[in-house]
Amino acid sequence: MPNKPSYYITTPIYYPSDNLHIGHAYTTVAADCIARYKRMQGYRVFYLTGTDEHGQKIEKSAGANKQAPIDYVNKIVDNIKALWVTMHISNDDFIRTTEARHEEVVKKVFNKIFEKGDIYISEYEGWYCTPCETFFTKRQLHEGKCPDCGREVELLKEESYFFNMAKYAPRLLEHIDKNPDFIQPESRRNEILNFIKGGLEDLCVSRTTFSWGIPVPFNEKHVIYVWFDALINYLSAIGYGSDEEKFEFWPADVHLMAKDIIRFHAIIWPTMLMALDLPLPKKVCAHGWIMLEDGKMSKSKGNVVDPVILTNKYGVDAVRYFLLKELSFGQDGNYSEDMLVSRINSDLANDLGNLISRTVAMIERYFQGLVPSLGTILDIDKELEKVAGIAYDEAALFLEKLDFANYLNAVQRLVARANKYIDENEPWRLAKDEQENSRLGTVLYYLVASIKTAVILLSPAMPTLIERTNEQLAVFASIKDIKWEDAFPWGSDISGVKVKKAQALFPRIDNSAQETQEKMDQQAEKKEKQAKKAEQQTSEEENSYISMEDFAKVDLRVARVISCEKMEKADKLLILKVDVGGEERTVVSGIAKHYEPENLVGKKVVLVANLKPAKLRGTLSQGMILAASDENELEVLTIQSGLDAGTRIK
RNA sequence: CGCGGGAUGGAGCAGUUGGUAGCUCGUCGGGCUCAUAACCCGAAGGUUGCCGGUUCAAGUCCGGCUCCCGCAACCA
Repeated sequence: MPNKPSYYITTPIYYPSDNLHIGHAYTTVAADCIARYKRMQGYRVFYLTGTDEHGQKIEKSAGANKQAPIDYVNKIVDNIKALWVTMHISNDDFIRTTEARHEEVVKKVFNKIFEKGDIYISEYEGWYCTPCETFFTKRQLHEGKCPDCGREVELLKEESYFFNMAKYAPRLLEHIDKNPDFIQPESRRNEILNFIKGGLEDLCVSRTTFSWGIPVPFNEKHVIYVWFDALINYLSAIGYGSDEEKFEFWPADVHLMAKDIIRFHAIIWPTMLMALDLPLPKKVCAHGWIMLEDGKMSKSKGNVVDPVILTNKYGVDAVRYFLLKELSFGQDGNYSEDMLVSRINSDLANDLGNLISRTVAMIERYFQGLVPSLGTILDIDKELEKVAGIAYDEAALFLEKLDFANYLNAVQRLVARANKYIDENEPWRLAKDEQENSRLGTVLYYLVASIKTAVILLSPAMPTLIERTNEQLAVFASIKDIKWEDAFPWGSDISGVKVKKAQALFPRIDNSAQETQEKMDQQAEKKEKQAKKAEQQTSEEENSYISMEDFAKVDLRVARVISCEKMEKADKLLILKVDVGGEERTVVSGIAKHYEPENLVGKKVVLVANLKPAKLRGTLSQGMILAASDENELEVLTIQSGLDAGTRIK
């Protein structure tokens, strides 16, 4: 076996505090497309993804669910793995930072850098909020108070380990300077350069305020900082320090990610590698975000797009195609279901799907379902072949640059040219003339050849396309191990291949049908959610009840709004003064988006009177006003009758 | 002056080292009938957010301004 060149590509390891959304799917699909392409090119590919499972956030979420962190995380990781299966992600490994193989390497790395002297123990100085058990930097504070609870903070010193990152800054700068492709796209590169030039500080790489993490090997009081832990996955997955043969994949060819975590990958990670005396990854590439019509996707907005639902509805190939085609890779891009539908209809249904459909239909009708043989080749045929060759070259060129939109565009031009070729040759006219039979055969042969090329070139983006095409147009003797160079030049004889018309490859999505479909899906979704909720409730039944005593702890009162004004420099907050039966209270409420201040004055609202006071952007809020809300609407509970302010509610 | 991104025909976007604007969708007109009401041809439509500068020449470089958006902070 000849020594095949290796190719190592990674996605970030995702944080399993919740199920993943379409943005994660985007990164993973993009990396998958490259991985598949490189395999077709004959590379020995290692495609890695996984999960980053430590940290305070996970510990807290798990605690809130009354679960051990590992149990909490296991469930979500299962969902993530299932998602990658439905999206046909071809990862070669899936690493979890809670696995022993990873923990060992992290400890080894920590030790090694420590022994080298680049990790040292010192004192971390910061403002500590005791109730919140959290350190803050001076910048994070709000008017000198805790940004979380508004209480006083104290300047505390805590023993911590630091990584001597600043030491490597000059070397890193030089490396970025000499390797223009190291950080991509260029706008990110400039951002990173500026950031480093602004000065790097040593990085605090251990924590003592929580325990869900990998302990510092020689000091169990400390837990290793999550990012330090997480980044090492790129080494631990390929057997750093244990499997020399596998470790030959290092250095990674590409670390792919969304733009928000570029700093970790372009600054912290390279300096860690320098400390380990390992070569740096060849490329660190950040793509943009997927924006929705109403802004960035977020859980609190309730507008998260679930890739599972989309894939079930439109098919893996279509969804993957859309993601790669519609978004300009380095830039943020928009998403809406309408955009997805129109992309599928125009590119996949009208052009590609229909091209295959009309070709197959003609072969069935004119040649009894067998691809005819070649006759005399005319200039117009050669031109089509030339276009196929261009598509072949350009597709590879753009894929190398991670320019997915232009890659797919290049193939689309071949598909369009083939459709035009049909019109130019008018096979239906040729079919009426015995004499033209050979010519007709040539035209159809060329169409099949073009389709074969297009389908191969598209297969990294659309992993089930070859198989599905082959059901109608059996041009692939085996659908396994198709090579990139099988696409072009046109060599292998395809005449005599059987053809069988079947269901449309990419059915057109008709709007009215789609709407009804959507409604049905939404209903199904709702039912599913309800079922899930019910299930959860039964499983957590014992924990989910509170006693009457517990409820009585909540002191609910009728409160009359005396005055109300918007808080300055805060778009969501209103400051209300309320009368609670003789006592006046100030309450800050996040309802500014839904209520004009003057409309609330005089209203009687429901106040949680014994809630722990908290400072919000500097103003002390003594209580909470009850309101019902979903993503769109919010209504404050009011008392209509003549009941007095201060009346107890129970 | 917290950090960053953007402003290009109706919509969504491209525009490499500066040389009188491209793509997809949509619209309008025509053609064809093999096909998934698809396909093919043609047309209309932009003073490239505003102002100034550099230059023989700027969407592309420089300075200023306006407006959007994301992050951060605030939903007790």
